[in-house]
Amino acid sequence: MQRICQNEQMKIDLSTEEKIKAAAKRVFMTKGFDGCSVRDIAKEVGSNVALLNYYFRSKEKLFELIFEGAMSDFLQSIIEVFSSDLPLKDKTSLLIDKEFDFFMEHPELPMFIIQAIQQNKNESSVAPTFFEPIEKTGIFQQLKDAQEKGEMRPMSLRNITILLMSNVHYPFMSKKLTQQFHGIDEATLQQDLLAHKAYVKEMLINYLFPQNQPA
Amino acid sequence: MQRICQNEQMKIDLSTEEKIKAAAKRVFMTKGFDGCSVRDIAKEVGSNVALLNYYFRSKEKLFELIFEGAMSDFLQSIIEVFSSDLPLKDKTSLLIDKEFDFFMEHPELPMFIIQAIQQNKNESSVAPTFFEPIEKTGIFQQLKDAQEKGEMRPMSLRNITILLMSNVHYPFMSKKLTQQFHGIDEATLQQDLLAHKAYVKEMLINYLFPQNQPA
DNA sequence: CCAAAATTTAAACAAGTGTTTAAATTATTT
DNA sequence: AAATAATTTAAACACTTGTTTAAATTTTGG
Repeated sequence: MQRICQNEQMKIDLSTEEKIKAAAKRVFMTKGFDGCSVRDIAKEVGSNVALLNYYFRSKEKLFELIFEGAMSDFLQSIIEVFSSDLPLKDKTSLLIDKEFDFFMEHPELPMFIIQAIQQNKNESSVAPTFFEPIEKTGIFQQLKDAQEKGEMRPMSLRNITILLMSNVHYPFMSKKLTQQFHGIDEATLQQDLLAHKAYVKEMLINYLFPQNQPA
Repeated sequence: MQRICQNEQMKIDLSTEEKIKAAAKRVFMTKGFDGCSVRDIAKEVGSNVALLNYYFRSKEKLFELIFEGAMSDFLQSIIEVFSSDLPLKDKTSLLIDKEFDFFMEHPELPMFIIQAIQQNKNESSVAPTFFEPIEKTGIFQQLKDAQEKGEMRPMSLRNITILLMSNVHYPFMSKKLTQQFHGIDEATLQQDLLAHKAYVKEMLINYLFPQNQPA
């Protein structure tokens, strides 16, 4: 009979479980949930299909695990910035920098997240697990204060979020589109992305934190 | 024996073929190529699976047709703006407006296009079919002129494209993410999108066409 | 109206899907 | 070393996949 490993104090070598997770992450990220079979993942591990279900019960459960891990990693990089002791303007600038660097390393992540949510592959709503930790950093209060002091443009949190995510997430989601459209190679695109980061930082900071108000 | 309909002067009722295309478009747009089966589409038509292959030979061929149609529709809305007789600044503003209105009607399109290209479901490169018609509008020359005259910020065409597409395409791709994240309904999101359009227009125009150069 | 063509259908095809079973192998414990 | 538990495997499960076949139906043209 199978027993699901509940990583307690078992002295088992975890490398197999971790190897599957790593392989699944690679395959899910590049091909998507629908675009791959459990046999694709098994082949990537160099092992059997039954082994996947032995450790993770089902393709869906495995996917959820990968998804939550990815979201958690991403959330972590945001929290770090928000928790820092900086004025909002600097935090915004730093956030753009950090998110960009993060996605430079994990360019498939924005697409992966959106696709997963689109297909409701996330069991519960993402709101609580995502919103609360950010709330706790006090960033929302800092934002409200900055807007009341007139330092920041009076936009809704939602519109600020859309604006930021558009400029930081989309360029990585459209990598192949951009390459095909302009007929450029990976290296050239990489340079374009770096240039985009600089442009976006300047543009967004200037727009969100206008220096000279029209009297 | 089957004969593929080559819509010549045949007096056949095209409604069946068109009904399949419409159903396929609906299903492909919402579920993606991998996310649906030919039986899903057949059910949407209210007919048989064999009928799909009778008219379109294969799922892939049908998809390519839908994809090219979607790209063509989208391209058309861009060409219209670029062909108009306006200064670049006004064209840019109009482009944002028109694209936004277009995506308000077809919010699944940006995601559909990116996914299709990501999976290389497009036979040939999109570059020729997409780039050339735009080139012919003279927009690239107009852009070059505006930059040389100092009216427009000296950015590469690629970076301008990324900037525009980020702010116009992404909000529609992330609709469900935004809704889940902020816990809002469709109507509220719709209002946010309209607000976003106004913000983006102001921000991008100000950034791309700076009025007072720093001396 | 009737033969020929075009359209639509049900049924079957082989291959692929996620999952399970039970046996084989390896590791652990006494 | 023997017994027990954990891991890995090959094979099969029932079901879905895209596609094809051949028969049925409808439409068309003489």
